Amino acid sequence: MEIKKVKRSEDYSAWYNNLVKNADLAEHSAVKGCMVIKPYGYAIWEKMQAELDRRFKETGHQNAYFPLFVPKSLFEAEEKNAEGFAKECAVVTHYRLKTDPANPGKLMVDPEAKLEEELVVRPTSEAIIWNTYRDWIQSYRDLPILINQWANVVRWEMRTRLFLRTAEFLWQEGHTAHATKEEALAETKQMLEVYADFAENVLAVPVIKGVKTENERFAGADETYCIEGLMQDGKALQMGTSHFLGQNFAKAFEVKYVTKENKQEYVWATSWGVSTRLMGALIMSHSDDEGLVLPPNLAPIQIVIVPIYRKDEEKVLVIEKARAIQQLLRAKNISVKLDDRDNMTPGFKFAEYELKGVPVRIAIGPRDLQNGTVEVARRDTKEKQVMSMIDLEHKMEHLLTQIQSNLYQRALDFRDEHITAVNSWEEFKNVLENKTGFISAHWDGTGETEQKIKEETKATIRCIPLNNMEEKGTCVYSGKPSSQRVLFAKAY
RNA sequence: CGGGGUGUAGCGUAGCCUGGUAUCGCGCCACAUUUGGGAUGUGGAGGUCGUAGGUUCAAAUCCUGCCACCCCGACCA
Repeated sequence: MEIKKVKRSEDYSAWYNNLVKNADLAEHSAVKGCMVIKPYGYAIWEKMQAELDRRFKETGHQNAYFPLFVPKSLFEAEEKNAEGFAKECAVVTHYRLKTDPANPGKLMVDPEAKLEEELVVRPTSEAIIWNTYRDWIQSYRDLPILINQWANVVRWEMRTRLFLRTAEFLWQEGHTAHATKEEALAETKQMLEVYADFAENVLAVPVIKGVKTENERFAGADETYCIEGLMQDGKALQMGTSHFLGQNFAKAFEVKYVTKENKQEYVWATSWGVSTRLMGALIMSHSDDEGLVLPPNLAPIQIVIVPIYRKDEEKVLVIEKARAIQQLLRAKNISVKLDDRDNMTPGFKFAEYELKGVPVRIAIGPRDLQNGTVEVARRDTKEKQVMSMIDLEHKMEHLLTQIQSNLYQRALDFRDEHITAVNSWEEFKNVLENKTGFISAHWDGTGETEQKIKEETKATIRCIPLNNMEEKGTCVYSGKPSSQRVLFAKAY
């Protein structure tokens, strides 16, 4: 395959698209707006799933599965939710095709097979799930319900981008039911912490935890908490949301429980999700002109061993040693690939594994056999060093840890350098255009101001950070009084 | 939905203006020499030129319709 190289600094969007294709993560499919996730990309997603799933279970959740289709009458029950998603829903109206009498060999929708009630392909599952929870909940003893589902959802977007916004995407959605508001709120915040921990410690992407403004809130939620990341091009990316749904869905679906005191009460709800969009976050946080850069905690291959040899007898010895190293590292639970393909030169392989983001490469040749060494190259810094084979497994364990934290630190430094406090509208526009990143500014708290800023600059309020300090000031746009700064940015 | 673009071998492309049966690179197959940063040589295989129609002796090329996808905007996770 010939690799078309696009520099990150020249055309970020083209660089991103090329990287996704060249690193073999995903490609466009025959269906508009839908992607094929290729095995290497899917392997990374599976590692994300495994890490998240473990955390969900550790916090008491169970997995279940609900239908892809939502009858329209259920979908419209919670009005705000329905309205918010209405314009991007795929709808099933028929259940059968038939051969087209006018067009031999072609099929047509059978007009006889019209559904009595249309089925909405879920853009999110609150409706079908809360309709089910009604039957599951009678008493306070049935609460809480702590369920997560791994699923695909469809949102018919006008414009799509691989991983960041596709018409169909994979995600997990947690849906919990609680007896009290306090408990539901605690759940909402707990899951936000789970997401933040995952983003920072697994993806090595620093995030800001915050609350959305009313304009940006999930349709049907009383409060939306989020984690926001900053990509290398200075644009923000919403990486996960955790919603406090209040009693909105309980009321829409008549989900009540009996308290200890024998009183009927509506149930309190949360929902929370992250999607394959995280793949986009991963790519846009660490990768470079040579290709993908993966944090060791997510890399399907953590270390690749490339053998080097000339003659057959060298090959035998080198491969033998390489296998021994592989065993040694595997015993330490490191995922190691030995690339013994004979029809590629080492140089080709080096480039290929860089493109695929493998964190560490070990090259071993006859010279190393003589000296008892290997050449170790790290993807994040592109440093190479020859090191002794003695205690190699511990050195590699340590190196992987180091790479993980270096990637995080690098992303954190970048992010922190790109949070700029501004106090005037001129400054606001200037920073947004020239420096990019997050802008910390006073805001008068009104949706109108937020809307106007968006229209004039395309920047939105990403969140009101959770650890925000009270600070008196005046709104950067309207000049009205404000009690705290919020974070603005252009976003994906 | 507006604007722009593309559709030619597995991938990336030339040819289209000015019509004559398709160019080049990568990849693929075989053999040999190679292998410490994207190897080299020799030989080979691979094409309904997106689709339907029209003009013409002749269409990848001109005309008309259709389809698909991509990019930029508005919308959105």
